[in-house]
Amino acid sequence: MSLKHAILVSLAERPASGYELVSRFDRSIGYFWRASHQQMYRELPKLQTAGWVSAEDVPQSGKPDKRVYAITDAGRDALAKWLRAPVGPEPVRESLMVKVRGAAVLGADHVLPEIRRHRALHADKLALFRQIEREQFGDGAGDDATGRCRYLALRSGVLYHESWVRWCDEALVLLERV
Amino acid sequence: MSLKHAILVSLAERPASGYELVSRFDRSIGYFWRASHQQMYRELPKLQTAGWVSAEDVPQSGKPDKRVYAITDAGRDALAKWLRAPVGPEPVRESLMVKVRGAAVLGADHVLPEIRRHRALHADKLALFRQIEREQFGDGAGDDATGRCRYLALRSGVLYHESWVRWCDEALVLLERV
DNA sequence: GTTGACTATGCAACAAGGTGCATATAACGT
DNA sequence: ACGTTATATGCACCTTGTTGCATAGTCAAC
Repeated sequence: MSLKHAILVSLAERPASGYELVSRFDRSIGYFWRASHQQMYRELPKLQTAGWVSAEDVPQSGKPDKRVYAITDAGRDALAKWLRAPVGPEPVRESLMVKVRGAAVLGADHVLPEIRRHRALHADKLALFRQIEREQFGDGAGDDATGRCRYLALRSGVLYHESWVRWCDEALVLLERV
Repeated sequence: MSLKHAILVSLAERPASGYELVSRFDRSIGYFWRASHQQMYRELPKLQTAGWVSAEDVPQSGKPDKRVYAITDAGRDALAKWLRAPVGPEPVRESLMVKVRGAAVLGADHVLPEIRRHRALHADKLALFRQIEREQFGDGAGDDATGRCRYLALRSGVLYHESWVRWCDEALVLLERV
């Protein structure tokens, strides 16, 4: 599983406490891999036991103390190994498509509202991503590795939501008049 | 969860034994929802307890006997209710993107082979789907609900793999010369 | 001084999914 | 007789993910 590896990637970028990792997973990296704080706090001790991360208690003033984790050399090795390991594409799992198939039996009107809802959700995300693309990458992907990877992440989001919006449009045309 | 509902959809199309359901999940409907035979045989008694399916033992000659499940009226009601229930898009979970982000730290050369591998996999699937599209839907989606839903399923596959192939191409251009 | 928001960390129970193992009937080829 | 393949059904264990609950420090506002 790759929650472990997603955490390693984030810690390789910069050491962090569990709380901070959760907030990162709520934003940037969370677009590709979700994690609740309960999962996070369960996983970090396991990574420490495996020797992939080290932990240090850091007293704070004005806030509760925190435990900061950092990736170890062994962790970096494990991460590099995982990067090269062949992992199949994530198995597709689309409940909306199951619903469409159900609609073939029970009647298309059951799912039309759902398709419209999904179209709206994807269109919103798409607009947001395109705006970020214009604002931050209007003049290209940039030269440094980090910038390019951020750009590619954004592009994957754009392409993903684009194809969903298009599919919803095709589906609505085909199913609205049956 | 929607394994239950995916099974209901399949049984609404036609009654089947666990074994037959597994083979359906290995082909058509399995493109949207995967299920192992262990999952299937665990789930079917639960559906029966819930009153959503009925079971009948059918003796066979030339093969082991089988237990055939059929959807009940209560099951059809539950399915119709689920079709209308708002369900969010599946949360994105892309280990390849996590790898790309890792590559920003550890070096792009670690993931280039992976991206090429994924491109090949998606391109193969895409070619297959496009061929089916030409052969079976060359003259349009058809008039009946079932045909249109099959066409839409196919279209989602085409759009999905198309956008992946495109992303891989963009990624290779950006990452190959760093 | 109490309430709410933010920071910070965790446990327990349960649901879902994956892996490995186990069993049995029956046809077919060799 | 013997192994192979297809049909047919299941258990046990483990990992992963979700949900609900619990605790505690600090600050600002009221």
